[in-house]
Amino acid sequence: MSEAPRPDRAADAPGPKPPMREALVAAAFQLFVERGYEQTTVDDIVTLAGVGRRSFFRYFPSKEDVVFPDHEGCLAEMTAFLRASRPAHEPVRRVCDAARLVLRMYAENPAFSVQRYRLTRKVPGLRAYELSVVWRYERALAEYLRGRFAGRPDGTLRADVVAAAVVAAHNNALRSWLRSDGRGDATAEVDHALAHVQGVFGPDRTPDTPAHDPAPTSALTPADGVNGTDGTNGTHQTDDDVVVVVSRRGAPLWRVVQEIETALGHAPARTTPAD
Amino acid sequence: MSEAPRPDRAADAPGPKPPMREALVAAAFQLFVERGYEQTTVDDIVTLAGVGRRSFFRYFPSKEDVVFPDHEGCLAEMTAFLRASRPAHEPVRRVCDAARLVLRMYAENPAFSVQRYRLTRKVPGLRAYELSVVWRYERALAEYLRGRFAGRPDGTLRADVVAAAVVAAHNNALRSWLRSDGRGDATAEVDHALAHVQGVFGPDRTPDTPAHDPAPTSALTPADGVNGTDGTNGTHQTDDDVVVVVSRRGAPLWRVVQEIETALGHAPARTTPAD
DNA sequence: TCCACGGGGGTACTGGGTGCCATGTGATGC
DNA sequence: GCATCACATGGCACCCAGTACCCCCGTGGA
Repeated sequence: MSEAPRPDRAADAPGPKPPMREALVAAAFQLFVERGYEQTTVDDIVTLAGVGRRSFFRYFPSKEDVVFPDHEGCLAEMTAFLRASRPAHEPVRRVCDAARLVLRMYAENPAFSVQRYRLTRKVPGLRAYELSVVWRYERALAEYLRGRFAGRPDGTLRADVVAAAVVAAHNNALRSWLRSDGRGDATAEVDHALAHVQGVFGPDRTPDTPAHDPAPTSALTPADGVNGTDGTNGTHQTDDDVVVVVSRRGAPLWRVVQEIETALGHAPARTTPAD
Repeated sequence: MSEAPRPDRAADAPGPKPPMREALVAAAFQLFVERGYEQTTVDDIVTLAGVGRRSFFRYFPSKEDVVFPDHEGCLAEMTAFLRASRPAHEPVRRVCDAARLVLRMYAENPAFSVQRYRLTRKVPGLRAYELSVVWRYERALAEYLRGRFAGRPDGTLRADVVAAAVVAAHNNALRSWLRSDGRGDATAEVDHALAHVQGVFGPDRTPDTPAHDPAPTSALTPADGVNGTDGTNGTHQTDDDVVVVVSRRGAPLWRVVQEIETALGHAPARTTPAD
């Protein structure tokens, strides 16, 4: 009951997917859209699928899990992706790329994703379950960032905040795409949203790394490069940015410069060349 | 089951708290710490409290709710606080102050909060429930910010991201305090974390203030207006701010004005005079 | 005295989730 | 060819959270 996502999945990500699992998902969704989630019992599902009730709970630890049959695998994919990171990767960019893995999963099956979105919006229990799933993604990102920010003064704080911001931006774009019933360019929307976050938090934007790192699958670097242009940061632009920095009159100049650099997504010119 | 927080609370925030409610909470926590949450049935609780089983569900819509007996009231407090906002309030600062309401609730009863924290860390079901509670706080903040950022190009995106960042920072500090068993200065920790977020997203204010910045007491309302001033936004300043504007060469003027207004915490002067 | 009303209690039911065991089946070993 | 084992499945029986329905009882007003 309500145990949220169990970590004890075995038949999720890898291995040959048994047809039983698919049959259960198909039967479940058919009934869910027909008569609603709460109005459908597990017995209904297994009856329609023609299997025993006990088998359902062998493939899904709870009724809610049948609605998110692919998240466990995606989470594993994300953790693997993050674990495979190298120090050369710019951290904020890296977690943005990790978030794109989730988008890819959704975009692989738009019709299914839209159906599920409608369900999770209506059913509070499913919404809560989805929150716990999202939370695990966020924790994965935060853990990675904590490692990368270790040693910094507010390392864990910044890690948590950046992870939350990335997830929020991703979900904002994702939900916008889902609300459009899968029409529209999900990748573009998410890229835009993540670029926003990178613009806020991405301090460096390592000029030496090539525009495309090898791993990250989807598009990611459309208008995201930004380039320092002529050295003066005043003429920076991504697209249509307008950056405003407000500082106290007595503030030290280096703070103003730092603010501008941060706002522009440049590497701090002075402070820590470390990261 | 697992329906997450129900909105249908009646005996939560206002009114004279019946002793029954307290008795149930006390009995529940006693058993929870003794033998664990999942090992305690509702029948155990009502037996210890000496009341009928049916009464439990009259006071708490679910077993999980007894662990968070005060959140519903706090959420109502937060929404009221946000609804009482005036346009003069700088939005980011306002949501930070709203978040401090949650901290205050925790800090009012450190021993209880620490006990609950230990529970929620161990029991996945409670963790999931807490996530849904936090989500409602975050939605409240985001909704407010969406209103304030309405009309901006990426208004909802920025609203969602800021809300998520504020919540993440608040929780980072709160959990740190809870892990210390309630020793330490919760207010200072949260102030520091929120100042970090304000430094990133807020118009003014430096990210990591070393000691304590003047404003952010948990009291909020007193010195909270900050700079409503006179309505003219051009020459606005709180005593001695200096404004730096970085803009793309071809940027439309309305965007620049909008950015400045937002940065200074003003309502958009052009679009809706309503706000 | 009667009735209305509201807080509390009891009982039975639904439905998610688990433990345990039986059964069928294919692969392996003697 | 038979025993064995592993494994997948089905079939109960059970626990417990949550709900619907009805009862009891005290109070207070007509």
